[in-house]
Amino acid sequence: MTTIAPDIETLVNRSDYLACARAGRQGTKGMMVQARKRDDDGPMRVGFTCSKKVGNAVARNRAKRRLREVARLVLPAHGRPGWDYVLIGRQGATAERPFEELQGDLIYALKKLHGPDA
RNA sequence: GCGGAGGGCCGGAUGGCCGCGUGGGGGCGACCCCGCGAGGAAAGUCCGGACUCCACAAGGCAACGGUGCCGGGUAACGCCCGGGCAGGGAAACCUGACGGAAAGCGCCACAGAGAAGAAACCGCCUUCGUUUCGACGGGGGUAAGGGUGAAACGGUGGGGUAAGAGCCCACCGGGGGGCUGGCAACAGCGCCCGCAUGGCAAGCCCCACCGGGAGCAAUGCCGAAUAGGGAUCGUGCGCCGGUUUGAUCUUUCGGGAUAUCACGGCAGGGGCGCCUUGGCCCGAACGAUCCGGGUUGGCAGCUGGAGCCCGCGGGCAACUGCGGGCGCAGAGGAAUGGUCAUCCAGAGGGGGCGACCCCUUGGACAGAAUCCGGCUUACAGGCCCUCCGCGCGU
RNA sequence: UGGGGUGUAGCCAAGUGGUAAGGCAGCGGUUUUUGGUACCGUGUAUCGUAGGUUCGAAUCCUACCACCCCAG
Repeated sequence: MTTIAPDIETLVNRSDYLACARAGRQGTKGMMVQARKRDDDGPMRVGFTCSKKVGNAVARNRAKRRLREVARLVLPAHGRPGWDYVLIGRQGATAERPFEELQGDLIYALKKLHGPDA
């Protein structure tokens, strides 16, 4: 699997994705973010996904690559260990939105998901 | 120059910074350095193979599926090349499931008289009878005309006839057989036959040829855990030899025995529809059905292949022989991304007589998943070659 | 990645060469004070798309499109 950054693992199992979907989500213009706080002291984990609605294989892979790049730049500073994050691509926007705004989207979503105690 | 036809190719480029996958090297290590890193369709999964498993091979029969003018190319093909025939186009050229309908069966709705060894509805001709002299009815002849239909049993013209008819003649069409050319499909040229014998085979079918099934999520190895499975049914535990230094038993030591084992042979059982032959497995097992438990790891398969490029030779060509050179993605929920700059095409706007300059915008279809050969489908824009027609100039 | 299947009216669907059944839903009536029920009538189909075979195609053939299912 592709390495995002040191100390960040990638989600592989379907069950982990489903658990995140149940826990909490925050939508933005560029992406949908789901996050879950696990009850252990493991590392930060992150996963990427796109539905077929996004487009053909080229469009889906492109969306996932941009999300991966955003995660690489943002998560080490704004993410927290012991949490799982799932970034979901959106039709059109994930591929077309200016990159800096995409980063802003993720920072905003993380702030919302971590809660007011942060 | 304009319009058209065919074929081939490209499919943004370069560099910086931050990242990703992989191979190699260095370092105790954090890490560092170097190399490589999507396509012409990687796509659809429509054909053909390689490879692996079902243990396998050969032949025949049957079934099922596919292909379908001829010849060649190829590992193979439903692909490609060349040729023939038919259709289209003024031409270059394009298109074609293009074997068989007197082997057989089936179907041809509606309309129509009649739809496949024909058929008199209206007509036409002739004859008999009746007659109100308009015609009506019966018998016979007739497929030229009308009408129906997608299709009506050769066509046109002339002769002929009571009216007609290949009844006769000319031309066209058709069938049969011959000669010549060609490997062949087929073509050309005489001869004979007046010639009833539709259409559909992408209906069944016949003929020729080809084909066993499943698929890299195939398959093999290592490791962990658990189970070291259970139930029911079916078949079946057979025969002969077993040499006497194979084993065992027995003995009067000459030998004897086969209940038993090894071994050998024959039967039996097992697998793909069947059969034959070879061959394999089983023999306390095999097969079938059902129930239950487990599977998230690692490695191999995994990229060097019917490979690509160049030269010479053979061939009209597809393609191929020889020689030389190259090393060209290998992930495993899946690597090629982000950003900036300059240039290259494209679009829009402004300035200038113009070459050109400035600003903005913006990059087709699409992402390897075991690997090859094809087909099909998608594709912004651009480049090159050959050919046809028209126009102009010389 | 590989294998298999299905597309007919708004929905469920029958139809295997000759002008596409049926039911639900809809619409308009009758009955009812009204609604429901019941009864009568009625509309709606590029048969997934494009070619081809045939006189004629939902049906036969070819290519394409969409959707669904199964394999570790």
